[in-house]
Amino acid sequence: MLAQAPRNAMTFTAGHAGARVPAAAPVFAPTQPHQVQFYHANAEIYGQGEKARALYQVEFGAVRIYRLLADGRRQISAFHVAGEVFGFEADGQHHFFAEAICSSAIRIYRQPIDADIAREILPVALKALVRAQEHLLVVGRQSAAERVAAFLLDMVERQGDLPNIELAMSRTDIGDYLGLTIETVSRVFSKFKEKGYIRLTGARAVDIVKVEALASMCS
Amino acid sequence: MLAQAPRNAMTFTAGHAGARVPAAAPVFAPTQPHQVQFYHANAEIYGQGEKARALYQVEFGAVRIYRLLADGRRQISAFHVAGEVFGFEADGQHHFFAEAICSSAIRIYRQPIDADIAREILPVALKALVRAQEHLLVVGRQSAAERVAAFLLDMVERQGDLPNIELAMSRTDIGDYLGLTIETVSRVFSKFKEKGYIRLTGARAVDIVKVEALASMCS
DNA sequence: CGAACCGTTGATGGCTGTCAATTTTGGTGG
DNA sequence: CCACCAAAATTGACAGCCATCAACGGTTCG
Repeated sequence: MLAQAPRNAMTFTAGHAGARVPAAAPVFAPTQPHQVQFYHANAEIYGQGEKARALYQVEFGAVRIYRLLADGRRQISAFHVAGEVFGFEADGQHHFFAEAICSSAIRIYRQPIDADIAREILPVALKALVRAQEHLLVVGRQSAAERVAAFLLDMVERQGDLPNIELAMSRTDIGDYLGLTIETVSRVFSKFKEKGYIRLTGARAVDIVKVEALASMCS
Repeated sequence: MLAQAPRNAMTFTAGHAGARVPAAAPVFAPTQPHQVQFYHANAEIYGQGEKARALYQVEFGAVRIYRLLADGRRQISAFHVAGEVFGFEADGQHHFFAEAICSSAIRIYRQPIDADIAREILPVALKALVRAQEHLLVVGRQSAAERVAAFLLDMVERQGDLPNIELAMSRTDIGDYLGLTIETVSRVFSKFKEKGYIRLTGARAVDIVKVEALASMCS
C-alpha cells in the first residue's frame, strides 16, 4: 500500500535553498551548517526504530507521521505543513514513520539538544502534545461526520483561514488520520457537498461554504 | 456524571510529606519550597482554561487527564500513577482537566521554566507525546478486544510486570480512555475471563493468566 | 434494610467496515 | 488538443461490531 521510495538524494545547503523557497522562520539558531533536503511524494524521511538525531522543519510540502500495526493497519498521528517542526522523539529513537505526502523540502537541524535548545523547542513539543491529545478526543469520541468536519476546519485554519483549501493528502491518508475508511470519508464528503456545506472543485480542492455548519458539529 | 468535588484543602510542605509517603524521585531539583497536596477521589486538580503555573508529580494514587465535548462525551487522554509527571501545557494555559481517580497525593512544582528546567522536563514531555500518539493507534485502529488487551498490558507494565493488577479506575474511566462504552469494556473483560486470559478476583482486581495471549492481540 | 452506585448481561438497532463495481481525475503521449 | 490509462475517488449492497436501552445482581454506606 505504501510506496517504499528510496531516500531522496538532492541536497542543498540552507543558504542556497533559503533564497529560493518561501522561508519559514527557523525555530532555533543553527550553530552548524544545516541542510534543506528534498523529498518526492511518498519518500520516507525517517523510519520507526531509527536513531533520532535531528529535528525537521517543513519548508514547503506536507508530511505525515504514522505508525503501523503488524497487519498493515495504519494510524497517522499528525500532518505537518510549511513552517512546522517535527521529529522529536524519546529514547533517542524514532517511534514513528515520517513520509513526504507530496514533493516537499525539509530543513534538517542536527544539533545536540542542550539546555538552550531544549528551552526553545519545549513549547513546540508541548503544542504537539496538546494537538495529539485533542486529536484523541476526535478519534475516540466523535462520529465520522464530526471527525471529517474537524479535519476540514483544521485544514482551513492551517491555510490561513481561507475558505478554499487544497488538500495535499489522499482520502486514504485522511481516513488513516481520522480512524475511518476511505469509503466513509468519501461518503461524508458527498454528504457535506449535498447539504451545501462544501463544494468540490477537484478531488482535493475543497471550498468551505458554511464554516459555521461544520463548526457546530465539533461542539 | 463527573463529581465536581471542591479542591482539597490538606496541604503539607514537601519536607514533612516526603517522610511519610513512598517518595517518588523529584524530576528536577526544587529551588523553592514546594508542596504535596492531597486530593480525594474525583477531586479536580486543575481545569480546562485555567492558567497553568505548575508541574505535578503523583506521589501515590492515580490521576486522569481528560477533555469533554459540549454534550458530555469524554475522552481520557492519559492516566498517571505514582512517579509520573503531568500538567505541562502550551500557551501557559491548561487545555485539559486533571482529576484524582482515588485518594492521591500530588507534589506540586511551581518554578518558572528556565533553560535548565526545560532540559530536564523535555524528555518527560516527549515521552508523553509518544504515549499519546501510540494511544491514538489503539483508539483509531484497534477493535474493542485489542484495546482492552493493550490497556491491561499497559497496566501490568506500569505496576512492575506483576500479573496481579489492581485497577484504580472504574469501567467508565476505562471506556472513556479507550473510546468505548462501559458495556463493551465489561463484555470484553467477561470474554477474556471466559477464555482463561484473565481472572477477576474483584471488579477491579485482575489477574493476568495468559500475557502472551493478550500480547498477541496487540500485534 | 434500603438506596445508590458499579458492574454485568441481554436484546436490538445503527453506524461504519467490507466487498464490489463504476466513475472521475490527473497525467502522459500521440 | 485529444485520447488513453492507471490511480484515486465515488457509490451501492450488505454484514458485523459496537452503542444504546433495559433489566438485574452485587457491594457499600447511611
